[in-house]
Amino acid sequence: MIKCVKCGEVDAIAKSGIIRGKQRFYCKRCDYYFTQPSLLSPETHHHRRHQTTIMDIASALQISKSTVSRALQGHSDINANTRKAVLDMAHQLDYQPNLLALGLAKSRSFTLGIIVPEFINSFFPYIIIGAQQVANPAGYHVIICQSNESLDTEIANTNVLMASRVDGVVASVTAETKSLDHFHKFQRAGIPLVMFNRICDGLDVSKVLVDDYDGAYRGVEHLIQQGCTRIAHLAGPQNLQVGKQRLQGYLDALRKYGLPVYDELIVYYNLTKTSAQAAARQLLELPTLPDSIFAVNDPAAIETILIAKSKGIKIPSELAIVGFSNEPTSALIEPGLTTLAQPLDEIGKTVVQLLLHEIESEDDVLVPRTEILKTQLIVRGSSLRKPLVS
Amino acid sequence: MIKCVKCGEVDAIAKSGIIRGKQRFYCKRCDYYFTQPSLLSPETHHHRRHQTTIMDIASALQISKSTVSRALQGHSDINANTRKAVLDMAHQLDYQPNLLALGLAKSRSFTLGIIVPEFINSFFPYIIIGAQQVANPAGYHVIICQSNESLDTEIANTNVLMASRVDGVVASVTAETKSLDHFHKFQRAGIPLVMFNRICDGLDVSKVLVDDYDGAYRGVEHLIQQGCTRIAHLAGPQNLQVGKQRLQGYLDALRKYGLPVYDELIVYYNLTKTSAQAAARQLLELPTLPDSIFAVNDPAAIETILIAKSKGIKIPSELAIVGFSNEPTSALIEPGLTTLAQPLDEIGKTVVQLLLHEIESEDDVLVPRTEILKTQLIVRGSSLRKPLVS
DNA sequence: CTGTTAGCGCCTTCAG
DNA sequence: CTGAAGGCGCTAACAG
Repeated sequence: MIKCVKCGEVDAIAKSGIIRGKQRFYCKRCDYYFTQPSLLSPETHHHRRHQTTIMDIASALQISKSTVSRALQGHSDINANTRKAVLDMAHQLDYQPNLLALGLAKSRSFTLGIIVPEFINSFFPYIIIGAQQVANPAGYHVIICQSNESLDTEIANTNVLMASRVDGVVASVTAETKSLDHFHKFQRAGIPLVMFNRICDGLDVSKVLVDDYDGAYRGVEHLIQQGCTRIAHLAGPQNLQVGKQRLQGYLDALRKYGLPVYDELIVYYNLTKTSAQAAARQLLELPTLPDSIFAVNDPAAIETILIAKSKGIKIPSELAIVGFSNEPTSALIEPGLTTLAQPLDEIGKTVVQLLLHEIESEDDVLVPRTEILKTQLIVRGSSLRKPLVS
Repeated sequence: MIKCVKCGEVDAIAKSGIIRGKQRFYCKRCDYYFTQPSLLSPETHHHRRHQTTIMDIASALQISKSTVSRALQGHSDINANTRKAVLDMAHQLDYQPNLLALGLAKSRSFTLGIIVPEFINSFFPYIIIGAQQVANPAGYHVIICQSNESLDTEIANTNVLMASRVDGVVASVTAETKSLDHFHKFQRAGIPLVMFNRICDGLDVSKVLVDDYDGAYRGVEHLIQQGCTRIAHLAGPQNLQVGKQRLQGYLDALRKYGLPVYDELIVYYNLTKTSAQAAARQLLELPTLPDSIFAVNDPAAIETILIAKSKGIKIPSELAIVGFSNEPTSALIEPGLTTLAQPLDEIGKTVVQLLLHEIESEDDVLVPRTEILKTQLIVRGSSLRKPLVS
């Protein structure tokens, strides 16, 4: 017994077609169409939304859904008129393919996952933009996951990407990440993975890096050329390659130029702002101040500048500073921060290119590749004690 | 019968381990390793990956997949032992539910879409973080789409979200966006939509905004209290509510305090950096300079500061400046930028709360709600001509 | 060139 | 408490 949803009428009800596999009714008394509320679980019809499917197009055109499917895919074996009719109808009905169904049927989601540790600084956003510029034209969407510098969130993100059945993943880890167990599952499932920028040891995958060692070396060399001799290093976490490589570049530059290495001039921080401030303070409260600081990245260098200024230390005459990454802020602060620019756009593009290569490769055995990109020294006021030698 | 992929040999084939869940073979004749091409669709074996399914768990345990499904969902009608066995096996096999299949079956993706115009400035990232803090605990994932300030990309993003069958969308539009036709499809499909920050007219949806009018008014009032009388406005696009509201707040503050409104002191920009520079230059090259500028946002204010400094104009004595949004950079630049802070985290949380409310509402007719959050005036050096009255 | 059929992984009835 | 069966929307053989 069907009751009108609106007026409660029972007798004047007529059937009126089927929508989404559900019988539709018409109440003659109050002129109202309705579908029978689900008998099975009346309380779960959250939203009665409907997005058009190939079935809608098919029945509108009185053809089979296979034909619609083929027309939509630009299959060659199809009548030009049929195709046109299908495309027109699709447009008219605002058709958008259901990616969930598509992915399920093809066992490919055409989605890439991007895991970054944070996106408050513009470093990773620029990389993501580059990544999208390669992924989108190739027909892939992108799910962006940011881990908030938390290992737990990073692990959760890997699970989300697994569950979303992404076709590939590019990732840069948090400062906390020491083990890469949670990334192994991509490999076990045969999902290609490319790491970039922040990596740690123990994963045999393709990588896109900048030459951190070389950049650090040149940054420190620049300080030496400016006459600095007591050069400190505000170093990054040593579980990350970046941290290690930049420290090594610093050390080698000192050695190369015959400068002593003082342990108290090397302090570490964990990539958080407060930690940067603590580390900077530690350096600037030494009995004998360094005459310059090479910071592992710009945010740390900027905190150092702020603290130095608050202590009345003159930059660059009393303290020269070099950072790493060329954040937009680094050009704004006074004095401008000398730093090593990274080709962010290119990192993003390269990392997705490598990934797509692996995804679309027919080979069973993929040899991981590593791309190393160059950095560029950008000299600004924070380190400029003498005119630049050109 | 296995045939060598390379030479067609049938007899001299040996098994050689399993790669990615697929048997690998070795042809002794031509010394060639290969995996057996998929029998069903030889040309489509893009990747032979396999992620474990409930079926895998079921057959490992010799039970039906329905039981596995129920156990995994924490259904009550299930034997405690069975459940434990299932959960253990799921863990052991690294099971992750297939979100594509789940979404297809339930007609809900448990995914929210976020559309932002850009994420280079930290404004939107902070909002996104707030949004995730509400979405994730509620069991929703988030797809972040950034439109790169391009209308075309924005339209593409709406299509992606439609195709991904997101359960709801929160969006902030680009500076180019004048019509909201591409957002109507969400409404047609019954997908809840909440707009925030950058909105334009013509869409009857829930909104989360800050009190732009009030903020602008107070910013200008502050300048007046500092003794400024010839106050310029570097205004935003007038297709956006923010642009209009902040302009109105500026105008009303002037009127309230009996100051004249000069047309040449109001210039517009389109939210790009170059446009900000052009607008700032226009103001700073007037025959009679303004004594202060209220900029529609911090990036514009910062460009103005840079150009003023390059022209040798003293800030704040010759030119006082007030921005809007409190970007992190605004605290770093010299002098510090006076600005109106927005509660970014709260915006993000509120916008998702409204959205979830609509998604989970049982009502057919939802009355759009508008939440207006307050801004906070942060006074820094760029506007401080007199000691603050406390 | 087109329709039919089976299946992707999961949930959800309906019967035991 | 558990299994069988059907369907979510789409693709891809397989027949005509």
